[in-house]
Amino acid sequence: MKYWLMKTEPDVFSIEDLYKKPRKTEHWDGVRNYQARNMMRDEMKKGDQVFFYHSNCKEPGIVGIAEVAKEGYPDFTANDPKSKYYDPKNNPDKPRWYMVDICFKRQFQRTISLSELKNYKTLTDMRLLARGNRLSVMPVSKKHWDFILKLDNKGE
DNA sequence: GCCAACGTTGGC
DNA sequence: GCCAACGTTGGC
Repeated sequence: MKYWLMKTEPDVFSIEDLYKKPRKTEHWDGVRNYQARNMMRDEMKKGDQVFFYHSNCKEPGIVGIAEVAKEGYPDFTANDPKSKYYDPKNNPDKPRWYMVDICFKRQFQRTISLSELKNYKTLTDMRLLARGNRLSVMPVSKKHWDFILKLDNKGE
């Protein structure tokens, strides 16, 4: 089993929104970056665990855990001219963009903020903290995953 | 709202 | 294939 981190802007789609979905599950549409696409299409497997990260907001940070509920399949919003994720260059017969389904597992007691994460030596090599990082889907090592889980349990 | 960092596009 | 211009991300 692998571990991941997925970013989302809470104004657009928050962890509360995921919780409210039928079966607490939603498809992760709108990723238009090839690196992130490749991970969703090729590497994310059912049952993989996902840190749910809120970005571009008052307190950016990890807010909870979700699970991969469905493995990579074509992102249909790329074919929909009405969607803001519409990609006119996408050929529906040869889909360019992929997504996975994500299922809510739990919300943390608190937001484990980006600024807090930066304080821990264990996490200095975390992808999320790399300079200029802009990937919206990224792998998380087991070491980092376990460390961050303990932060939540401590509830600092 | 600013701006650094980065990805993509397109001319050559 | 290079690289300048442009658009987007995302922290602050």
